Amino acid sequence: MKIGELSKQSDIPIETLRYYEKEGLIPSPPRSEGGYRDYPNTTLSFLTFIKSAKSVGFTLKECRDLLAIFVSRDAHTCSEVKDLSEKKLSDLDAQMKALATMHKTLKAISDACCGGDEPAANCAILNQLERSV
Amino acid sequence: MKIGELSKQSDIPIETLRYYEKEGLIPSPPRSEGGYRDYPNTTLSFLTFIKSAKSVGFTLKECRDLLAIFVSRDAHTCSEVKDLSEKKLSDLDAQMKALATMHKTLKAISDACCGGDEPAANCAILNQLERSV
DNA sequence: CTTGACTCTAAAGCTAACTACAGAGTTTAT
DNA sequence: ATAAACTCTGTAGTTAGCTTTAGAGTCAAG
Repeated sequence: MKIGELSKQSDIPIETLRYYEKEGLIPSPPRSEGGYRDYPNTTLSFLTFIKSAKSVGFTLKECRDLLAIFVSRDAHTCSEVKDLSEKKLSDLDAQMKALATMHKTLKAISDACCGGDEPAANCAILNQLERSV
Repeated sequence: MKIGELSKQSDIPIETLRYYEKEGLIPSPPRSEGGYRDYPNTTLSFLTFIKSAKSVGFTLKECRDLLAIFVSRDAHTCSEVKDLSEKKLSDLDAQMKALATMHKTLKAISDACCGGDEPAANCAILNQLERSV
């Protein structure tokens, strides 16, 4: 399968596919006479894997690590995989907490502002930001 | 006040202060004979303002816009300020929702894995990522 | 045979928010 | 007077994950 076809089937831009190869996420495929990449079908699975992993918050580097485990599953353990999962779950949790704190703080500040058409000379939001929040 | 002193009082690195100036967040201060920046006290308030705004999720560009309103408060309205606030609140909300979705999905996948020392040949996490999640 | 579609590589550009560096000049302390 | 500390400018590097560009080569259809 040539790169254009793989791009269509995976719904990933051609440039991104070459980038993934350069970054070691997908293996370098064999080349045709003319030097064109000729992908095996397995690459499509790898791309699905990457998209899934990305969609639950793994970075590309983490995808690469997970994929490395995936391709030699027998040499790795469930606990290894689950550890990575749980680490990511706690990352996500921390990010959510940080956002929730920001939201709560900003909501309190925002609620104190009338939001009307009067000049912002005494705007509660500006007043609050001027102090430390 | 020279830049080193401002840096200490604001707890912002010197390089960052020069960067903020270049980005138009803080006004260019007058210079001394020798060409050193000589900051007025108001700059410290601006920096507090920026730190507050950053801490509730505003980007530097947004901080710059807010600060522009702040310095000419009389020419702006509360509704302008509140609109920016509420826009940011909904941004934060969207980000939290996205993270929550990722977390929920990953949690479900992760929980299906035994996490034991057996080989990952049939690891539920890997199996699930291989399909679309 | 030639036109158009496809692919190749290497390098640079993009966003965000800094951070680091080189080389020169200024100020302060002893 | 001189060494140490401070500041200056301009440029480049950092992270993440791509995207764009330039210029050249390959392939398929009419």
